[in-house]
Amino acid sequence: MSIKNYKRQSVTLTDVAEAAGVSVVTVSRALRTPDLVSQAARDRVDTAIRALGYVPNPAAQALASARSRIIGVVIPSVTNQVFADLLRGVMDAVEGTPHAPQFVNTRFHGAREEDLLRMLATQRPAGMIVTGTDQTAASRAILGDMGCPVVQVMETGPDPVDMMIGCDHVAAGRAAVRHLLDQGYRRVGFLGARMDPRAQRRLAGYRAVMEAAGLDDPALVVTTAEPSSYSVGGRLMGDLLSATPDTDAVFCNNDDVALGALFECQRRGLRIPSRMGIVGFNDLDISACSVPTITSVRTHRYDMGHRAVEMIVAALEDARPAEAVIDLGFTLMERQSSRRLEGKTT
Amino acid sequence: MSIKNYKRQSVTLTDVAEAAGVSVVTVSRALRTPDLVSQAARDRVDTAIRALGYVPNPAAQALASARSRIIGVVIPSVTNQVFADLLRGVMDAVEGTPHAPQFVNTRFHGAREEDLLRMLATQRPAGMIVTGTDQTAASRAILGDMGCPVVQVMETGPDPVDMMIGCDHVAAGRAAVRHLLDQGYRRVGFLGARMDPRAQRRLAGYRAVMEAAGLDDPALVVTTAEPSSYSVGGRLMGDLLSATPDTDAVFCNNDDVALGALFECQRRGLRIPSRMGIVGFNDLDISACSVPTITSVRTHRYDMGHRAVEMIVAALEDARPAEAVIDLGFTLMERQSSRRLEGKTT
DNA sequence: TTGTAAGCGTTATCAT
DNA sequence: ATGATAACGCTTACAA
Repeated sequence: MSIKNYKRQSVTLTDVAEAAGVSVVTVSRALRTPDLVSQAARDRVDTAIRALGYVPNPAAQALASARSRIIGVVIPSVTNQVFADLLRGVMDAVEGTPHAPQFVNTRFHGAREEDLLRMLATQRPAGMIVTGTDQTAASRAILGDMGCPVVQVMETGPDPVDMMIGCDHVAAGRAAVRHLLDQGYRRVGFLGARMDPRAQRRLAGYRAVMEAAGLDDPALVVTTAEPSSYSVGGRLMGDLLSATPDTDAVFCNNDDVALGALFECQRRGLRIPSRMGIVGFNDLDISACSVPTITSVRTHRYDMGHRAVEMIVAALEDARPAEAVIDLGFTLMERQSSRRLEGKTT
Repeated sequence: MSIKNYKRQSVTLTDVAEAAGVSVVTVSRALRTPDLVSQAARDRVDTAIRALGYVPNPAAQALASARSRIIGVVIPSVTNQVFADLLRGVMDAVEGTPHAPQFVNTRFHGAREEDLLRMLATQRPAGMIVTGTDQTAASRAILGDMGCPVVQVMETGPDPVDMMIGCDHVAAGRAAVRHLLDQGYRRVGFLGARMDPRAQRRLAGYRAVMEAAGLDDPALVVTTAEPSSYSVGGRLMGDLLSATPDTDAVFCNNDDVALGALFECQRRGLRIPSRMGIVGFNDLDISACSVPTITSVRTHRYDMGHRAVEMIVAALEDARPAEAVIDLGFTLMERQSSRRLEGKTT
């Protein structure tokens, strides 16, 4: 089998037109704007298409129309479960549409994001989904020039490029920390890995509440730029306990870090939640199953991906959502790891 | 901004040709077969390309050459960490190549796989990566007709469509169970969710070893068709303990199930590994961090994705790997959850 | 409602 | 080594 010379398309519009006894334009129209074609013609075209097994050639469509059916999806990481959920939402949502997602990975690197956007721009995508709200000016410009619907996902904020769907990470951080204070914890630490813009905002929420309560103390905050993982979570917990032994609870950047911190506490024989309260973020499956279960902030990543696609499809049909910015909110899932007032322990 | 009429390409081959004072063909050749172009012409073309900021139009390339730069990647699930690792390998590997992966999700459904393959075929992909070795005859036929390199990933087996990279799941199952027997466990159960073809083969490995040891007992095997998850793992463990209370160890389908089983044992106060030994499969990060750490079988999913792309790229350059089938092997990672002989417990 | 004709930007064929 | 020319399969004016 030679790879260079592949047989060309077997059945083309022309073949269908011939079989249906109409011109190619009519076939094309029957496919994309059936309203402009008579019922009779439409039927004959449909019959011919089915009989011949015609399938459109996407490259030809893209070339002629200067529009592909690709939806570009720009995420900072593929390692992370959080982005996996987003991708799943996107993949499920494109089903039944003519669109296909194309995923690219910035690795949290702004310049790389610009390059990837430029690359995607050459494909004239039908729509774009990008993570977060902190694009560089250049990236925003490229997105604006793409001439397609753009949805920023994962968080909400002012000044959308086009549309936006996510949640308020500052508010989520505040809610998590307030919960810990409500449970009677006072020396509440913050454990953070990666510290991307959304993590920074959750930290800001933490700080706001701690300051308002007069409980803030820089020695309670331990972060690292490393990617988050269970092992990093354990190490951060250890570091915090060394630096600030009287810490009585932690709000963790995400559930990976929280679970790692939990394991570290178990290794050290610190009882949870009596000696140490733990709250995570994202509400991964595991947080509801671990022993003890972990309090976390549930976000709606799958829905963000799913609805972002829907927003793009709607916009392409001139039916943009009423609101350009959609806040999907979050839910604090109170579980054993922070429920001190009821006195449960491991 | 109108979405329907988007500006056409600003800089085309023709523009470059004009600027360089050569014909379009020469520019095209300078780009794809530089050896056939004089040094002088090449330099002028390069200069012009840089000056104008020319970027090729993928749709035009695909239409004219009947070949896109897409690599189709067919996986059965996106929920699973295992496939996330594969995707990561693929995404990293295409970097620096002109290729872009297009991921589709069969949801473990053979007919759906056929449809997706037909859809991908219309794009004339540069290469195909498909999961597993159990394609339907129709799927195999479509793949064979695509006229591009095809790599089956995740497992090895006879009769590749074209190329293959993975590991031997029967052997992996045998190794896991032998380890448990070596550690003195005798009533070794099998916990399995989803039970896709690869899980079936691991179960076959389990059975082979148990039968050879004269220890097989159908009451030790508990499986479900549900997708695997921590909670399902917990339930399966509970079911097995109800049915066969003297079970003293379990080989789990994968690490999700293993961790769920571990949590269930903790809830029931069963000491690990003394009362219950646990071995998982896949060696997810968490298995090295949990308390206790979980023995697992490490596979090389990232590498499979990465190398599958490399195999395709090589094949496209007429440099196929010497072996069509590559076995990446596996490694038993012995950890606390099954190390009974040294007497460690949680 | 339907058709004609002219691209879209590139690669392939065949000369030179 | 280079170029003229014809595809590639489809869409989009514009005309009828």
